[in-house]
Amino acid sequence: MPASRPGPNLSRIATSLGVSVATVSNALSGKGRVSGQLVERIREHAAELGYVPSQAGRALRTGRSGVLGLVLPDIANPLFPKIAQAIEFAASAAGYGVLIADSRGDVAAQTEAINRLVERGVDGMVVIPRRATRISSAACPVAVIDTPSTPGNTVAADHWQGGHEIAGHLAGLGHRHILIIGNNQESNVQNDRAGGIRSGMRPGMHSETLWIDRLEQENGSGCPLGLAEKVRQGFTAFAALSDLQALRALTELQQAGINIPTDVSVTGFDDLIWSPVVTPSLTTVRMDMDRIAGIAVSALVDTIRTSSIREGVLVTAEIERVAMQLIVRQSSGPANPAPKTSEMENM
Amino acid sequence: MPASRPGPNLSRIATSLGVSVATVSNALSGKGRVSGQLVERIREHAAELGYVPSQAGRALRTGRSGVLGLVLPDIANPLFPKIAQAIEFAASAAGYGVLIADSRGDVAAQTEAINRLVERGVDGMVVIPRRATRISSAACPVAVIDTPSTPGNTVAADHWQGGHEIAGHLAGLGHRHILIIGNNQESNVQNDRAGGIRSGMRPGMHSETLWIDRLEQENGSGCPLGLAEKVRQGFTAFAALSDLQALRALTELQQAGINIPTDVSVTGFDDLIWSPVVTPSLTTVRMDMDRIAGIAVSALVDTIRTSSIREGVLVTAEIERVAMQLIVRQSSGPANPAPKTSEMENM
DNA sequence: TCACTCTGATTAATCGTTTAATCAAAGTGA
DNA sequence: TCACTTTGATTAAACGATTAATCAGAGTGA
Repeated sequence: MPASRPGPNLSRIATSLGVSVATVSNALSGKGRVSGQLVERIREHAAELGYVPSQAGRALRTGRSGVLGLVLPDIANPLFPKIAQAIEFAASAAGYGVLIADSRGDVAAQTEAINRLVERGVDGMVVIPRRATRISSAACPVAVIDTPSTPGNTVAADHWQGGHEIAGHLAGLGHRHILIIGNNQESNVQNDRAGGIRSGMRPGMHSETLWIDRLEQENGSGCPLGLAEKVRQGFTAFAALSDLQALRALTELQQAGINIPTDVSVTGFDDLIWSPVVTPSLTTVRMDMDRIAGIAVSALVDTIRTSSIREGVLVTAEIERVAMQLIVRQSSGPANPAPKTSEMENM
Repeated sequence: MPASRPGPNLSRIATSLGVSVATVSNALSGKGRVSGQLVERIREHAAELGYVPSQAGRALRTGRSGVLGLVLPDIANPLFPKIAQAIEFAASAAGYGVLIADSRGDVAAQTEAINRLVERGVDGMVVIPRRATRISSAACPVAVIDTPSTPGNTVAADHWQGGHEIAGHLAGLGHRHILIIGNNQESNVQNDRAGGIRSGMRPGMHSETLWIDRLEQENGSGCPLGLAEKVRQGFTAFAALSDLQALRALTELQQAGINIPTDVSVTGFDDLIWSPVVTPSLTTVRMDMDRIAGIAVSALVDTIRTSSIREGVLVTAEIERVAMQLIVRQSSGPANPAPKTSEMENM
């Protein structure tokens, strides 16, 4: 006994109006040849009955599920809420649902998550890849959101340019010695951000990069970063490659009695939820996730519509990099003209 | 021209083995009467061909989509990654996919998001309601994760008990004047947490509650909370109702030159991603999201399996509250015996 | 009047799976 | 041997939507 859905279906509407199901289908989809008058009557009656097309029936017939997959291999990423929200919004506007798949960390699990989505019959998927993993083409179109320098990337924030903005901002405030604080050297995103910062530095400026995960491998997770020492060495600006690391730097410096922004400046990336409300509020650079998601989803949907067969394609979009926007808040200020010591003056 | 899926289907397996599709279906599902020998042969051949059942076909026939909806009316919630991860994991283990729906904030959008999910044919859904909204029963079973005191709640962390733990911890450290910092007085969760803290205080202790959104309505979003003044008034412990507010308090106090934990203590709720890495690391209380999600999903799935009709039921679970766990870190310490002033000594 | 096109509808097949109903053959007990 | 159950398989009918193919009738031009 097939469980009958509660709502009306095409044939109920059809018999109720004395026409055939095909006509009803055509009228509602606007595809076949139906007189305007009848279209009107059918539409009205369908609305009256609260007709909702069965996704299952449609999917079975058309081979399209109307669902996109969203793969977030690093779901603990604090950017996740924004990403998921933006993707869901864009997909929903295009008439698609969003099925999520998380692969807790490792790469094998990422592949497995992708397979789960394919088995559920998604028409395409958006993947935010973990670090430098390659997407072995799945059995459906795939849009990748990573960073423009990654091969196969569909669309992403211009992390490099974001770094450039940060560097320009700090240079303009008179900072000469910048400590870049990143988490993971394998990350394409973080590398681009760091590269952008370095490329934006003016002559006479100097930078050094601190990778946290390397430090933690030696000293244990959550270890101090030794930033007070860096201040003594003459660094006046700490440019973190994510707001999470910026926050870590900010609190460590504050705890050491170093005032921000009068003694040193701290900047981040991403404009995460806490950035506006910490004291001092965080100068950072924001990506236009709505725009990125919009581009990714519409490129994906276009590909789905045109590629008649269900094949594994890497989707490309016309715009593949979206500018990041500098948000100046209180954590950055003029470089302190009298650094506590000046070990670097001769560099 | 119906787009034929790439993979093999039941009938391909059937003809290839010279049996009927029904037999193949029975063999794979273990339902009908098929000889053990044939079952073995069919299973082998199916695996060999890489057979993946069509969700669409199955959904159409059974009326079940094998998909659960996840409604997060407040998707910007920093807890979201953990929740989504846990729900997806539990659902996936039970053979279900997870379709997300976000309703950016307002309540009408929440209803709309729920409808979207129903239209997509979800078999049931998990709702983390926004504040005090009631779930007008949808056309499918609904599990609610909020707080045990909310009517209709399926399962949730025992926020009250979590507050109790915090209060006990602070009392043990000798704190007598506690400032509770919450965001929104309408939130059932925050109210329970605050109630738990108050109920856990020992005789002679005193608390006051600061609601941030009320303060921000007057002074603008992101305004200072005036915590230095509170320290002067004699408060030695700041118990935030979420790590986000704890972080806000922590940085504001640090910026004012108040040392944590030697001068005052700060505690939070939720153990969010930054809590272990800020300086000082945050004492907080953690909810067992995996357990909660597991209970919610299995209760939901049970209800789906038993309720033959697609009806709107509020799911109940045997265990409806899951204990929270106190995580003691560096942001809490013994009460400073010599508060800067002592306006409260006569309270 | 005939051949032809155009319009507005219907018929019927199909997507892939599940499952109730049926059936043939074999086994069982009297 | 006959009636009856059990076993192991098949048949066929759904589920709900889409769409190619068909068809009746009206209009049209020669």
